[in-house]
Amino acid sequence: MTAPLKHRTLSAAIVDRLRQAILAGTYPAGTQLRQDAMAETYGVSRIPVREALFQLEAEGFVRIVPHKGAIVSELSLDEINDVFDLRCLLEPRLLSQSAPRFAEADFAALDAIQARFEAAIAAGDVGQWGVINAEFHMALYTKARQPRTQSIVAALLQTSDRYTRLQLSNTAAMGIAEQEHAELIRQCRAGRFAEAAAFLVGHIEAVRADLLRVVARSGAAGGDTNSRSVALE
Amino acid sequence: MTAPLKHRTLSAAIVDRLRQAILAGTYPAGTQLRQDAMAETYGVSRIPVREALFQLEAEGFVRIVPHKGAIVSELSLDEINDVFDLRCLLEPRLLSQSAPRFAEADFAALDAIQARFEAAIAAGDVGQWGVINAEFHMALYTKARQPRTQSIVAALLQTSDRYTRLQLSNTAAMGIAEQEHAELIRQCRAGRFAEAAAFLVGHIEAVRADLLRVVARSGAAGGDTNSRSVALE
DNA sequence: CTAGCGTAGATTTTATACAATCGAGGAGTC
DNA sequence: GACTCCTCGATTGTATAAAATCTACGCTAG
Repeated sequence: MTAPLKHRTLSAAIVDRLRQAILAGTYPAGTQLRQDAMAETYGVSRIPVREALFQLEAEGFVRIVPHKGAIVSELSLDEINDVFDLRCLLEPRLLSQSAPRFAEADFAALDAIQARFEAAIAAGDVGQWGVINAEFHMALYTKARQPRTQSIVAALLQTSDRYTRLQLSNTAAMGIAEQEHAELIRQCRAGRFAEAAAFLVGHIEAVRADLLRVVARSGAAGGDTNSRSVALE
Repeated sequence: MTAPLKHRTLSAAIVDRLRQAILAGTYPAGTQLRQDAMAETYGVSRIPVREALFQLEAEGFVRIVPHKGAIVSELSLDEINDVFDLRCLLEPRLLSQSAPRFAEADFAALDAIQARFEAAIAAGDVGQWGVINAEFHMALYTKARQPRTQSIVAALLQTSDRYTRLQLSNTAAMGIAEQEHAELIRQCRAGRFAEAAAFLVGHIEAVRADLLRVVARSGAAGGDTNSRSVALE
């Protein structure tokens, strides 16, 4: 199996750990991440920390202001909608090009991920859920010849994960997602690609609707004036 | 005038200089960028160079392999089509949301950019062309509330610039683009937003067609060592 | 009492130095 | 003769330390 825990460089390891920490809410939006503190926390020098922060900035997790530092990005309603709109636009396009090229090995890979997904749900492992979900979606698109779109969607999936974590441990939603993934595999196996693409949009929209429901209930979801941040404190 | 030449940090300056060098073809695709050499060339330490390379990797200009170094990305037909498909998909969407919100100040800004565009064309300043073109497109989308899409399109425009440079000093195409930009402004001023969006797609497709024509005639886009860069159907 | 200026502290940015890693080429062995 | 292993050189990755920059606080002057 691929060993995602093995990193070839310290910076990459810090990227993962910091990202997980942000996803888990250890560093809430607005938190300033001081290089010294991070270096101390993870027992490394400040150089890997710096590089990790830059990487996370490229991924959209933090905002870096020169000479001022890195601040964990705010979550905004505008961005939620933007991200999910983009996913609805791009993912079906990837699937349509990728799915017809699937061989049996690709389906086997999907099944394997699906199995791990079920296991993670059963174990209630919220941290793994988003990771495996992203893995599944990307596996659907491996055969597409759209390298740029693929990397964009990979980033979008990570951002989605961050938002989705707001509704922590929504096991019901996780179960639904798992069933929908299974349905996607079935439709692709049956060669019903257009149907699968449409179903995929529904799947993404369902997640978005779920998320918006939680955000709306949890309080003022970003004023309409500037619609900045989701109040979370 | 805006002062884009002033950078708040060395790393940012190196990013710009390296990017320009790659765009200009000083470092062709496949070139390995050694940190030592870059540091020496620009008279700085290796730290800013490293950070610049990471930034450029996020922008898609180089590919970094741990412990091996940074290699200037290859240009592939797949990516050309992917990038332009994405632009055709995303840019009209931005325009539709942004244009109806334009105030007079926004149109004035567009006119100012347009003027600089004309000047650059008259001066035959190929290096500035892509920069101002990107500035114009992004100015069209300032009023859109789609932060993620905006940053994605900004990156796509830079990549487009890199491809477009292949047909160096195609002044005819530049003139056409300038006229089409003017038409876009007119349509937005007149409030014909749907028409403008459609026209925008035509504008992007025209650039792509022009580019593909040049690529097809000049043989291959990059090194055709492996099938990836010449994959066509 | 308020506004402006200057200084001190903290934090980031950059430089220098050291350690780890990869690839190539040669010696030794089967 | 071909293969394996190992050592060396080159390059990248990391740590430590110095330089530059920003923020905040206090002081002085009006």
